[in-house]
Amino acid sequence: MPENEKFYITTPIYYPSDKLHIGHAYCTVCTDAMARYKRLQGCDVMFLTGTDEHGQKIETKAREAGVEPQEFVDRIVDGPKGVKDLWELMNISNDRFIRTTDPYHVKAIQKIFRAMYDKGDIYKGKYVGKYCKDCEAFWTETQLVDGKCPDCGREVQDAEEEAYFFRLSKYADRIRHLLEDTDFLEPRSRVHEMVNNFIKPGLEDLCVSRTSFTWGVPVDFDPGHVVYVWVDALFNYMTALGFQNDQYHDYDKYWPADVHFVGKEIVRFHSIIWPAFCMSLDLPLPKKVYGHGWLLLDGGKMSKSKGNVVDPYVLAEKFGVDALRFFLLRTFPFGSDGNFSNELLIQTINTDLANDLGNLLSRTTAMAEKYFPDGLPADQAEDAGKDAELIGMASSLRDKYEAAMEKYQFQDALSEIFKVIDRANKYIDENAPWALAKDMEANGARLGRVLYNLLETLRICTVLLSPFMPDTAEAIFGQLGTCESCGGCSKTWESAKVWGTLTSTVAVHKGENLFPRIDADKAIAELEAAAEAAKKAALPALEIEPFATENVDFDTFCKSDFRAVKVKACEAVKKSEKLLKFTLDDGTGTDRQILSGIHKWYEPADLVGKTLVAIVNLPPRKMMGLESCGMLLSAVHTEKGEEVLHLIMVDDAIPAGAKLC
RNA sequence: CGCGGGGUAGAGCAGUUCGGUAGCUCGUCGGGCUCAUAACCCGGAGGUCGCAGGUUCAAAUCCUGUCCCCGCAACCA
Repeated sequence: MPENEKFYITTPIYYPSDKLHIGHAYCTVCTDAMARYKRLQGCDVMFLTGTDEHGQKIETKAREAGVEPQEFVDRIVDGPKGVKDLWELMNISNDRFIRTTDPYHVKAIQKIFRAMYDKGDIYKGKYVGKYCKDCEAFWTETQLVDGKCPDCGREVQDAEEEAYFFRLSKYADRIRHLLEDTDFLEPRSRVHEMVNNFIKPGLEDLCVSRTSFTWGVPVDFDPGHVVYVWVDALFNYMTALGFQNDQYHDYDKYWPADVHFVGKEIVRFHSIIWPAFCMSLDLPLPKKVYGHGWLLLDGGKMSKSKGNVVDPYVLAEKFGVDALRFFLLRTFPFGSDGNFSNELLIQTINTDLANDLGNLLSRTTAMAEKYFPDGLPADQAEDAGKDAELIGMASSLRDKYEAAMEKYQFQDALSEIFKVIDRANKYIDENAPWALAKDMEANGARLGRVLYNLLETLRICTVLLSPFMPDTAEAIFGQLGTCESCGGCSKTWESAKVWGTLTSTVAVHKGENLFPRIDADKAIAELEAAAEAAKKAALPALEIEPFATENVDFDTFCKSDFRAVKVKACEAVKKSEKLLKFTLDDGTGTDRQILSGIHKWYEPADLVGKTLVAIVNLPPRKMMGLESCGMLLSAVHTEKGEEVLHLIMVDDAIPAGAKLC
């Protein structure tokens, strides 16, 4: 029995550069379910979540928003519909919430950084990379896009800056052993990924400070340097307990963490860098890191740029928090990726919650109340032949559930519960209580027993469901009449294994339907409309390219030869989505061919006869094997996030070949 | 040969660790019941488990090759 054992569990600290989405909610809900399960078992649980608030991206975003970085993160974390609001809405039972901008954390990080420096594991060196003048940003080779700045697309130059490095290489052997020979990192598939990608090629020392931005924890013995994300963020798991600070005093009690739940993209930091840091300070390592999968949308990643981010607020408000929590935990195997869809969400709610659980509760309580308004009779008649299977399944449920939960297989744990719920629905059919009720004198005792068995089955299932759907579980207990006199004795972990805990003469209170069926077509249409509206609202109505900051000299400008041209023929280029092939009269008497990638906006037939503007002295260029001699001019802007293009069309009175100047 | 994941009934998924009747949800067809949220219960149809080889008495599962999809490759859970 794990009673009175401590259990320390964490989510990652999320990066509040944008609103959180369903993926963050997924991770946090899983952690919450695990924490509640451990509390149910009687463990002394510490459940930590928080936000990682430093770094260049937030500094930049704040500048764009025209506010100080602290104000920017305050808004996203503390503000309306922010991170804390979201967790409250999702009924997250975290014991503590850490922000890396909390003063106690900042001071602790400075001490930790210095301790590692004093030990010789952090040393000063040179960080070589690429620098973008315009963005004032350092990039590594690998971050570049086509050799250019990933933010602005401009050229970058070689540069180096002074930086502190952590001797990660020193711990390579110990880390490899930890990963390969223990079950520190799960699921196992992630181990291969880490070892093959990072350990085998050789661990390089890690850059742990920056001078290129200022929004971070200052290195107190070297002004100008700020601690880079690794040390700042990872140590949150310790500082939140009071490590190197006086804000809290629980480090000895809760460290080491029993498990860190993390997304697969940050497995590397938690399974290689984090244990190395702990080793450096001779501190106990966390017991386990679990890298869960991602929620995919249409088979692909959710991302802001794709505009396919799912908002947990919308779903929770529409379907209920517990239904959403249930869906996330029931549907996706923790550890691998899963495909999110509104259809699947609604189907899961309807099948499991409305048809199976909700309806079982509804028919059971309806009959109990109707046939025995004052409570079940004390005299009940068992029928071992008919009751054994249901009672057996319900009695052995807790052990199966526990086995799955201990492996973080929430999906399997819930699946076991629903096998019992299914069996109970079948049990009603087999015993036909409504038929028994026709002759109460002869069958009243048997009817009482049948209903008791159903209520007791529901009670056990509800105890085990409570970590997943805390509010709903209470509502069900209320309807079942559980613990009206005992003060909670049949809601406990212990009672989930003991058949017959519910008072035999219990009186039920049929209530509202907990999970009404959802009209799928209607709900999906509404969701899509809402998503579309939200997307539109978030986009700027109209955007134009930033103006050039550099002047062009007059001579250079004059070299460009712009002419009015008339479209003699126009056709789409075969096998090309974008290209149109123009045959133009440029006044020379010889046809000019120009290719232009504007099919998205124009049909060829609509352009014949129009008078356009082209620059004619660009060097010819081949596109899709055809030669293009010049370029047609267009006006471009962005409207509601979509690029819009208009060809420059001029008065047809202008003759072909007329020069523009 | 960069690394990893995936390809199983019309759709979405489990099963692959430790080979031995291919399972679940939705949909579909038929039947039952009427306590209940048009729900519940029973039964049927529908799968060469990506493709090709190999090991084996036996392969979705192990081995080899091959095709296709997706993700990652210094920080988006």
